[in-house]
Amino acid sequence: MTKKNGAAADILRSMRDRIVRLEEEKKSISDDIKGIYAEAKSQGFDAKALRIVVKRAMEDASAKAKRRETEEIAELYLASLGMLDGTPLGDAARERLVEPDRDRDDEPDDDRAPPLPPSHTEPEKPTRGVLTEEDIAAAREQGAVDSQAGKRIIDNPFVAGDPRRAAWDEGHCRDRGSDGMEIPESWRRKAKTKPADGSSGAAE
Amino acid sequence: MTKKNGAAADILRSMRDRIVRLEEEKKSISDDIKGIYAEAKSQGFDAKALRIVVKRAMEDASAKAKRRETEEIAELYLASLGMLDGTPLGDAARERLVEPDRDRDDEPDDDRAPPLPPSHTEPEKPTRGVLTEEDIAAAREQGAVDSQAGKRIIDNPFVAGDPRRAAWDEGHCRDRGSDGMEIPESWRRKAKTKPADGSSGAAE
Amino acid sequence: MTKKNGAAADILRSMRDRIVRLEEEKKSISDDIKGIYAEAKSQGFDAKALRIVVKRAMEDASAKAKRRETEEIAELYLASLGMLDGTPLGDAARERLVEPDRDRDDEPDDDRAPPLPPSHTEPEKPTRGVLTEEDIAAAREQGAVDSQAGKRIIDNPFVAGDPRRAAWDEGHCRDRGSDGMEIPESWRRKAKTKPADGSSGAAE
Amino acid sequence: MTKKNGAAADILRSMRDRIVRLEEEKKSISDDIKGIYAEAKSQGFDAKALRIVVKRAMEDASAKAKRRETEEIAELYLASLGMLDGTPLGDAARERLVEPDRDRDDEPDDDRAPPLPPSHTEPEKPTRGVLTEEDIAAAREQGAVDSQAGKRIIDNPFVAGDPRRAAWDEGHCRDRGSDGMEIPESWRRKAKTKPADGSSGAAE
DNA sequence: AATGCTCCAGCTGAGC
DNA sequence: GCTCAGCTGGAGCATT
Repeated sequence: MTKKNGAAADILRSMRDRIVRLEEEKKSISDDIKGIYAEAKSQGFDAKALRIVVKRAMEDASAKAKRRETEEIAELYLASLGMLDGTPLGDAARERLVEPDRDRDDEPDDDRAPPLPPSHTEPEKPTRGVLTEEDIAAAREQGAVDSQAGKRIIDNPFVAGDPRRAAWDEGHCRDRGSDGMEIPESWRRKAKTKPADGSSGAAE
Repeated sequence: MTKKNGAAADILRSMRDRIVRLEEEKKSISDDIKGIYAEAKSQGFDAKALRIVVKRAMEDASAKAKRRETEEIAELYLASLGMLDGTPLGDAARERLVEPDRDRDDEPDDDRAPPLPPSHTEPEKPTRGVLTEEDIAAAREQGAVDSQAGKRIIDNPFVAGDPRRAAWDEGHCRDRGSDGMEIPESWRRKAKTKPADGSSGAAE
Repeated sequence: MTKKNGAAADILRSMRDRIVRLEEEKKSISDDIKGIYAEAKSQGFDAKALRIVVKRAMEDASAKAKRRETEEIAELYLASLGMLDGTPLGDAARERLVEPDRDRDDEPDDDRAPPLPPSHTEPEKPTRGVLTEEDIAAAREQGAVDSQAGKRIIDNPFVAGDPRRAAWDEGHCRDRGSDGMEIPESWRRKAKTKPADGSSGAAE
Repeated sequence: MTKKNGAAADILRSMRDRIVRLEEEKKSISDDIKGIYAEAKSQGFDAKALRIVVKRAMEDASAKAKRRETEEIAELYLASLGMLDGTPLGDAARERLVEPDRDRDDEPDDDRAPPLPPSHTEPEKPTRGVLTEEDIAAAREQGAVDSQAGKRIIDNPFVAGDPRRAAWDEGHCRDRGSDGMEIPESWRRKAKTKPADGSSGAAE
């Protein structure tokens, strides 16, 4: 007798039960995942770092591109505000700053200081451990000076691992950041959704 | 010398500092709020319940109406699935179920049992403590029978506090729930954004 | 040649892949669930209400008890602050307020007005539609007066559906709320985690 | 008359009102912050990147150290799994990998290939644009070979901006990653909360 | 072990 | 129609 009742209630009951069932399966899987993280942790892996790895592994191409772009812009902002604190710009961020300059190369650059010869841009030897705060500050100023001299961000003379590398980056970015002009193109997010022309494949 | 640099960087710095400042103020306020909850707890109040009170106090009229509507529909669903477990329908949910019935009154109800005289609908005395499971089940069946007899949900004969009240509600809702028909109007959300006709003002 | 490398990297890879696999399964299930909600919505059910139903269905006994307790206390708080706005107390909340009174009954209640005979507590007829704001306010005052006269919250003379019912509740709770005393027991969360003695079965 | 009621209710009301007031202030501040982000966006800044900047600016020293450590370890994991996809290791991650090697230098390294002379480690010229996938793969193999030859991660011969730089890192990290040994120290989180002495790492 | 806080992702509602 | 910001809910982490 209790079963003669409404079709709507039966549908509702069916939906409820299906969802509950699926939620339970989901919870079971979540527990499995949690167990793997626990196992990793017990073996000495860093669970939080592993989470980052997993997240990266699950990113599709567009999500990856979007994340990278945000990170690059953030690096530029941090550099221009002197907040890199020791972490030099990543390569991708350097690329961002260089690419617009390429466009500039296509135009007559009469009104700009000609790029200095990269001769003395050879990497300086990493004089590890003996660097003072003054050295760091000097590198920062050097970055600003080099920027005004037309040096590009990729001309950073300090090799990876040298603390002066980040400082030079900071000085360079601080000098850029639009000298009275508009916000630099490199500070902006690229065109919304278009990968532009076919040559973008190389950039990826 | 460091200050001649870009306008963009200066704007950025200003924004960063303004936001940081505001975030700090916000954090300070959050801490104050947290402190009040802690104080309440230490005095014996239930912090979680207090949170509900605060949330209600901050609801505007439309948010309140929306929440109430959702709760009512959820109650109807729960009742029709026999999941009320002891909590009878709220008044608003009863109202929902009664209003469509009014429309029904406008139509000829020849094919339905005439509404039984409400004589024996007088509240039964709450025989507290001596109710057995059989009594509860009987009340549930009674609700279904009364529903078929044309009784309305507001004709629940059991007074508040009587465990049979919820059971009768369940029986009634279980019998309804569209006997082969469509989903009842009372199970649906009212017109999305329109308050419908002017009479809705009274409901508010 | 690429496979001779570290055991640690292999373990890491394995963990990453297992997690990614499980996350994908989880996402698949989440999508299924989402689909059911969408289906429900398209059939006219209220998805948000259905979510509540599902949540209730997945609650275990202790979670349910905890939720109910919080809701009850919140109702009491709302009532005592005059925020019930039309929603009368639920039965469970009434129970909360009555039980402590039972303890009181064990004690001599000389210093309190004796419970008035429930004779005139018979449910008043629900005079629907003709109630004015004055009637509501009168019911509120009546609740306060009845409270002082020793009436219990379950003696609310207004039947479900009567707007005065909530008002009477408010008046009653407003009068209670510890007249200079400590916070009432009914306002507190019951014993933390222990279901205490066997009598808890009744509460369930 | 309404004011004679319970002290508890008054306290509750006071708390409710204080919290509501503070919540409103908080909301006001949140709106201000939101406005700044909107302003930034309208001026061409990337709001999401700005959020990162703000977050960094609000980090205290310990939070910063913790974040950096997690990022470094994640980079090592990514490198060892070949997931760097174009982003070379950051300097800090290189440092992590070098420091343990220093310990190794303290030990007799008879069973290891003697460090090749760094002569041919001079930065290769960034032959931009003409690199093929084969070149990248070759750099990756080179990294593995160099690793076995005793080269350190900081001996990466490719300059910043060279796509082969990341590949070499990957090859190097892939070769490391514990050749049958335990998880390398550099893969682990340093001592939890105590900077303490070096022995604490073993306890974890 | 249980609790509370904080963070993040996923969902919902607007808006172009 | 799709995107995007806001928000709520859940999950992880630290703490007691």
